[in-house]
Amino acid sequence: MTVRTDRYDPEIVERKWQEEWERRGTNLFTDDELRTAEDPYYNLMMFPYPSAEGLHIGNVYAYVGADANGRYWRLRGKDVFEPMGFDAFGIHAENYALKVGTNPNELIPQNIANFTRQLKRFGGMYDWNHTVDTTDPSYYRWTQWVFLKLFEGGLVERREAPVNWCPSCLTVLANEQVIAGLCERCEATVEQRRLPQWFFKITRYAERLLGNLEQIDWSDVTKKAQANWIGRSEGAEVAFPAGAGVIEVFTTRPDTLFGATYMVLAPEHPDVDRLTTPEQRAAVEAYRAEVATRDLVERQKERKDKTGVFTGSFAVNPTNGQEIPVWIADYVLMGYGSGAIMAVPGHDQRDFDFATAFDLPIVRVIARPGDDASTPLTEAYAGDGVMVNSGRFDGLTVAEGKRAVVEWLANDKSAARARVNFRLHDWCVSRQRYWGPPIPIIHCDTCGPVPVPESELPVEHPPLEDFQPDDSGVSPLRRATEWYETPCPRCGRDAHRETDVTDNFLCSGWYFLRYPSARHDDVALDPELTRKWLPVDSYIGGNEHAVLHLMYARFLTMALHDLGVLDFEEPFDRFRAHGLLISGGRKMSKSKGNVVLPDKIVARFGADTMRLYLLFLGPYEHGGDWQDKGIQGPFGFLNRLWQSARDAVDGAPDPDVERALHRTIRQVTEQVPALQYNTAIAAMMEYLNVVRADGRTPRRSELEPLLVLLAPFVPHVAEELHARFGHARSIFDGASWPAWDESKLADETVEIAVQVNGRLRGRVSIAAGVDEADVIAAATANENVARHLADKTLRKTIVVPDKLVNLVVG
RNA sequence: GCCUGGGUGGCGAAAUUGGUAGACGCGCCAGACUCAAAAUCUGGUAGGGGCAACCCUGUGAGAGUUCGAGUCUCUCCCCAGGCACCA
Repeated sequence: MTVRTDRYDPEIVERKWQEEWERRGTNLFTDDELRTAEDPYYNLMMFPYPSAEGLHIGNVYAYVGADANGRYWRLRGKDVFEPMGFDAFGIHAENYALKVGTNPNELIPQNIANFTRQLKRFGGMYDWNHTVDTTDPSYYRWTQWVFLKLFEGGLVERREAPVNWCPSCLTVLANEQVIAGLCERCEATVEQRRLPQWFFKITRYAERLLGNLEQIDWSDVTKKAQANWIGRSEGAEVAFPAGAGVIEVFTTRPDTLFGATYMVLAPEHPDVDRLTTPEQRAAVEAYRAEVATRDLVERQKERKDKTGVFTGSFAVNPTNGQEIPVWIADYVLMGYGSGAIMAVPGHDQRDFDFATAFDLPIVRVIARPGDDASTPLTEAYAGDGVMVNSGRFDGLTVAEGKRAVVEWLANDKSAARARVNFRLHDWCVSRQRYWGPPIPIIHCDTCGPVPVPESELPVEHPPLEDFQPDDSGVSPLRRATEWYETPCPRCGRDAHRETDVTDNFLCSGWYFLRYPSARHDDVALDPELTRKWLPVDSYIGGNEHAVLHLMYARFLTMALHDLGVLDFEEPFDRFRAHGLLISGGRKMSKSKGNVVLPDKIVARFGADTMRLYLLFLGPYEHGGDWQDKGIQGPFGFLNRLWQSARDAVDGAPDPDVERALHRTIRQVTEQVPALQYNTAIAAMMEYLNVVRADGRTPRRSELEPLLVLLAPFVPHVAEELHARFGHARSIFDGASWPAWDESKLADETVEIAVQVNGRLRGRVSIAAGVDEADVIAAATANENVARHLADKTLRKTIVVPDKLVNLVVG
């Protein structure tokens, strides 16, 4: 063995191997290789928006965790496809371009070049042969194609509807982009506007989007967030006769129908005009005007103080024929159910507050044990009980009553039917902005909205000097007159293009489908490649996209499945949300000065150390706290590893070391695919400590398997030391993942904990596997144990083989 | 309010799922090397008591089950995230 005297220099090692991998095409697939791969594994991570600032350490955290997974499976012999791309359309890029006064067309390519440099420098195993850039016409051509597929399938609709308008971004937003009444991007208070917009009918898929959650292997947090967002409620639709028509309401508590003492419509409800009496008109109009000036954020603040106005009209409670007044109030939302409710103040706290404020009758219709029909209510009672004051239904439980009342109303009065309601809204996909794929539709006075023929895709967005959005609700693309005016593809008459662009989440909603086909310009999705590689085997990303990207991606996949494009309906077999990376105990922010810059870390310690530290910080799915000093641990570890390999001598492993090795192999093999990186790394550190214990000289055979175990985390060092041990091929191609041998795991002697009455009193060393009597004999022979046994009677002994003895005395 | 996670040394965290609490790492303390510092190496490090062998206390709080509880059950407190006048 040659003795080398060099020190670990990450800069040199990493440059060398990055160049080498590129030269050899180590991570690249040819089209042919993609088609013939024997054991495909599609390892996906969320592609970044290429910001001007470069990769955020949070992105890096996501990527190195996902890359470790990909490299692990490659070492296990799979053909791992790990592509990367850029999500470069959208308001974020456009706003930044406006701020610095350039065109995103110029800005984005620079940012992408910088991101690519960083991604390569951090040692990701990306297949740069199969990349996507959502702003490239060769990509968004097919984004438009997806739009048209859904359009043809009847899943797209243009309609005038109350939509979320961000007065700062000057565009509409999807429901998912409004967080507590604020724009998720700029935190401006979102207004409600009535505008014609394009919608994807995601609500048609609500039941499937919810139901499939049970079958997919996803992080629990993510599934819960989606279920929450879809918001399924079982109940009934009930018609209350009112004036010449009826008011439809949705209720989850049909058992309380007898207690409905008034009704409330949302102020924007279309029936308000019809139901308002002349005497009440002035008051109703005043109230509606006042509500219109208040935004959603204010409406939420005033939750406790209920406001509202009587319309002057009455409706009939179909259960008991009573006339009940119809009010309007802003605590009823137009956007949920039918925008009208039956108010049951006895059993709904909001209705109770309203009834109290306006002196409306409160009737008990559910009694809990101990109450009777006349027990007064001091607050709404929403719990279980039996029905009272409900005629023939008295005595039924809540659950029985729900069914019975609906059945009765449905059969005898045609006034009700069981119904499931969802919180999920249709996805508003149109944006009145510049930096996105134009919606491929042409408006013709004769033919209506006509899809642009597939052969004419992409509809490229026209170059615009002035792409500043305005408050008109019309996209800046309207200013490109020559582009705007175009003949109708159907009848040839003068027509004009749709000027809205699509939501950025449409670009990112299908990119993973495109990667394998990225080199094919003639087709969106090559059928053979799609069948081979999709659905995605592993997807790792942040949970902030639980109800945005991940919901849309599932919807689009389901829709394309139903349209015959795909033969699967769930896009990601496994999804794992990584945790949040914080710094010094707090969220990273520029103002707090605790932002971690990956380029600086790499320059100082190298990519391997950064990767190792990021994954060692804490459980990957919980996140971790970056502490600047902590990185010294992994850095020191790699230095010791380097020295150990440099000084290693030939020879069989020492038996004690070999035992530790087999345990380490087992632990790493089990924990890496479960993303338990922090403990797997700890195990390898512990193992190296054993290898180097008491200054002993390591054997090469003790280190070679360790290099393979480490390769997913520190690919450059592993590759270099593997080569220095004389291997010509890359560790990722030539080395096989070590196997552990069960027979080599067990110690010959074990240390048994001896408890007396459950308290630890001593430890004894004993040969493994001896029988109980001998264990007890050894235990009682222990001096300290014997002292605790003196003068006592042994009543019971519990023996856990090779681990513990508990002597119960009295 | 509802739904998820969490709460363990000075800090980030482990704990084979009911069996020796604190692995691994940071920090800190002491020592070696050095004119010195850095780096590196060695040892120590939950708290309290004791010269020591040892003893007591200890996983957010309180109760329970058990030979034995960080782990299971019940009640409560706190932190983070999701949803939220959703009928």
